[in-house]
Amino acid sequence: MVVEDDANIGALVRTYLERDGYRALWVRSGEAALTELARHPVRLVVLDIGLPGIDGFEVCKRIGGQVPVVMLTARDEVEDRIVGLELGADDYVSKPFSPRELAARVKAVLRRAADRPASGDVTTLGPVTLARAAREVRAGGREVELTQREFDLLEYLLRHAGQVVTRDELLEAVWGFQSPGQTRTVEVHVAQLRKKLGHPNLIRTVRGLGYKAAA
Amino acid sequence: MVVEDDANIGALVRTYLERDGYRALWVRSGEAALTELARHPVRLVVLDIGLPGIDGFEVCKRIGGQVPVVMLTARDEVEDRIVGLELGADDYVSKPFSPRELAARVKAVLRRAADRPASGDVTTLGPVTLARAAREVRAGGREVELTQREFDLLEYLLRHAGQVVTRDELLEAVWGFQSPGQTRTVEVHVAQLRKKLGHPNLIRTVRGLGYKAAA
DNA sequence: GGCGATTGTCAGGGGTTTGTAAAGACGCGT
DNA sequence: ACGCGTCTTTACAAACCCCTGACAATCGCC
Repeated sequence: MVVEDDANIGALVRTYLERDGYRALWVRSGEAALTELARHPVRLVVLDIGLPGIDGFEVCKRIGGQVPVVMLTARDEVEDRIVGLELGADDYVSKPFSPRELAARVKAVLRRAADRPASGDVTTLGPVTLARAAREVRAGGREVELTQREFDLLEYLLRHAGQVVTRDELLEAVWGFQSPGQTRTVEVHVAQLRKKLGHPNLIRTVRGLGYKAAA
Repeated sequence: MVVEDDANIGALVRTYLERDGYRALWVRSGEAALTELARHPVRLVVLDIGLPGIDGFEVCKRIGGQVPVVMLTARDEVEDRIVGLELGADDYVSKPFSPRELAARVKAVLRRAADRPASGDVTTLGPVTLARAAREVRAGGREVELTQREFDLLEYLLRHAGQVVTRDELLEAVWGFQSPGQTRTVEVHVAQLRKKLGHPNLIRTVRGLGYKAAA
């Protein structure tokens, strides 16, 4: 994925990456990057720092090391580089840059990434990342402690991200209930999740139906 | 051990190594490096060349291949690299570098070093090191005496570090039980391990499921 | 704006899960 | 058979989570 607001540079980078046999998805804003990341399996992000709205640093932070990042910046300042690397970037290219150098670095980072232990079954939606095997959840980069019910509930919601999920469906899937008994349990747990994740908008209530997870 | 006079870089490197589960000792001069090497058991040295006083080359020479060395230099000169490798360095990273690349190289060098005759297969997680062949465990530098069950249990947990391991899984893998019988054996042994290792947080309990080893 | 239905919020009791200490069971070598 | 160390069981205490039920807030609709 290439995140770059300048059309010339974006197209150039995409062209060169595709010439090397990669499939490149080009988005023009940080918001779009986060949305598409949740939607598509992305192996690497080429990330411009100077973006309108959510800037590259913020995007990098939200990615939280889940996907390798190659930073791209107009300035050749050490400060930027250090901040970027601290936020989890894997490599760094200063504008003006040679597209071939960029392609080479992308290749190198992907090769290195292949050595890393496979990051098991991980689901990401917006700022939230859920790792099943480790039973860990991070929101906006920081780890969040969830109880069993909370975790199962979040997993179900993320698995059906973008779709409306009814209370009865949740009761059956997460709680194992058969009868759609009258209980406020679901609401209580959803509220708890919203509070712990710190992004209340992530789980939206669809009045009269249930809930929907969306970035 | 990280030998680096620049505070920013030193802290950065240490942070990334610790994130990978290593314990990092950071010293700022060649003299300190040699002193500390004699005092602590060090598995690997990340060594800056440009040091005041005794420089990196000299330190490398004094180490004499006893401990693996990853060189770190501001310059990207072939000359330095050759000299460094001739002096016994195992790998080489040029500044500016990605800390994650450095961490990856450290890991690779340690893996290679593990293949060398002297050391058996060793697993490390945070402050704890487990040597299978020798059946030895050290925590925070000092050796810990474990019984058979305790050792097997710890080995299984470390082998699955970062993942949640259920009680039944442990009963089957470590005890050879088939039936998920009602027994508090696992808890008792986990408690014993926690006490002996002295780092209660290393084995975390995941309520309703089991345990997870994490640094 | 007002009304009814739906959803959010809060705090506490109850029940389950886990920690811990101590005693019993077992195996092993002498 | 005895002593010793290890493993397992038992019993109890502590921690924790989950649900409940009442009440407040909000929404949709008229």
